[in-house]
Amino acid sequence: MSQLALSVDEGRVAMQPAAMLSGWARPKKEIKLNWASGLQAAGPVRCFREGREIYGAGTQAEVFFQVVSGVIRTCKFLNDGRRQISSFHVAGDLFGIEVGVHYSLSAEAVCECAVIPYRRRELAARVAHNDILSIQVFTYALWSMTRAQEHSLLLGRRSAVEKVAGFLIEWVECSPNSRVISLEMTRQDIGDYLGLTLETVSRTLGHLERVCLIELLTAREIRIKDAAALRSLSL
Amino acid sequence: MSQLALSVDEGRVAMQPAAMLSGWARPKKEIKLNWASGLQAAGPVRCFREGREIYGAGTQAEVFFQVVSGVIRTCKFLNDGRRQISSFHVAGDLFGIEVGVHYSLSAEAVCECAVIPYRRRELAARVAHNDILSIQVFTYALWSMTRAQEHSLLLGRRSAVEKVAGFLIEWVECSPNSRVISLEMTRQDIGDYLGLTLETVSRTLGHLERVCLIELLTAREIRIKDAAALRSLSL
DNA sequence: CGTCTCCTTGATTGAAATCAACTTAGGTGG
DNA sequence: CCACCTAAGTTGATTTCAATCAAGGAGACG
Repeated sequence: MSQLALSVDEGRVAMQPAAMLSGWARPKKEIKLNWASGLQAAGPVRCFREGREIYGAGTQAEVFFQVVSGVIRTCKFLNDGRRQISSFHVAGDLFGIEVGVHYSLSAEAVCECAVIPYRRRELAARVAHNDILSIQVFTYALWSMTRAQEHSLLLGRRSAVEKVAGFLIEWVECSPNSRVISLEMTRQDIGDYLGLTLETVSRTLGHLERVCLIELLTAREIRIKDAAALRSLSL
Repeated sequence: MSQLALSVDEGRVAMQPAAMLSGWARPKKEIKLNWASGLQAAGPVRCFREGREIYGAGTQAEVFFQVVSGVIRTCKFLNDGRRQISSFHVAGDLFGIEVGVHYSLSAEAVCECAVIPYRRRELAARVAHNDILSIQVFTYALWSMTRAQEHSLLLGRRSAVEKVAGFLIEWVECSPNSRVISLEMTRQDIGDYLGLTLETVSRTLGHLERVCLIELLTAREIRIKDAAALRSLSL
């Protein structure tokens, strides 16, 4: 599992700090796995079964994590049970880095997954010591912020079709195969991410299939038939 | 205008970097003004009239800004004119810090306002030099990320009443007077921030007034009559 | 005093939520 | 291996909340 990190191009991490902050190094799939490199893991890789909680919102945020494999969702609940998924995290992503003492979101395993824990205090010390790591994590924080803003645009001003198209495009981009994407999450998860009900997600996927933009191989396997059209829907 | 910064308790900025990252120093109004302290301004304070664009999405992001006075909105447009306001920025807030080469949002003056420009390259250099500044800006980025996530929850899973109540509570918190808040923005702005139409915002405010939670002194001056009830609506 | 922008209010429409079956796919154990 | 069970997904009918369309009203400013 942790060999995964070794397959990544190590060269990339050598880029100049100033260059990264100046924007020449927008985080990409290839460098994601290096974001916590050089940091001492706070323990062995931890594995979680589908549906298990990794941490709960409001608990002490003493460690943060990097995904090795699988998919994690970070989400929040309203007291009547409504849920909003803030983001899905895949191999290489960091999650659980907080500004406050407590986690502001809960994290749960969407499917079988493995994560590496890191101590927040160690990160704090390293950031105070001017090394490449601080730039990487800072870049990551800014990148997450940009993503959160884009997600707001999606949630606030788009129709169901546009939301679902946007979701698919997002997954095409982090999928090894650009023709067929396999979703690890349920319709409910997708709905809670997009601010829709599971029925609407299902209907909308059906609609996109009928107009020949996608093909549902199985419920969780989707073939992208017209990426350009999807992209223009998602704007 | 820039005297504003002097009224802030300078002691706060002396806190230990590690302490901030560990979450004991969640950014508050009182320390906001120090976030860019120690950085050399890239020029004189710039003033903008109501409605003026400070920068446009997609242009080169060579400087970022700190608000001295007034209110700024950062927003994005869809090609059919729909707009999503990502956030409003008030005195002390930083905006325009980007991970990419270009601004991902546009920034516009909601009302007459003054901002200080800073060079992004200087920030990059300073972050690479381990000083207090990097911790402050890093903390700011994480804080913005948390806010963006909370905004997503608002946009995705709440009714019109809950959205408007949440908006009011947000402004009570950054208002000098906790009983009466004065809004600098139009109903359209509020709608674009909450993912509602201006008519719905107006109707919802009318509704909140009818149930005695608020009182509309003028269209832009709102007296909060029952903050607790509003807060419980906004959850 | 007229004009413009912002705000409010009303009537109607429409997209997505809700409620409700029904189907499919996986997993378990007889 | 098949029957059963359950969770996930699809599809249909109906309702609801907010959008849209439309008309007036209030304030600011020359």
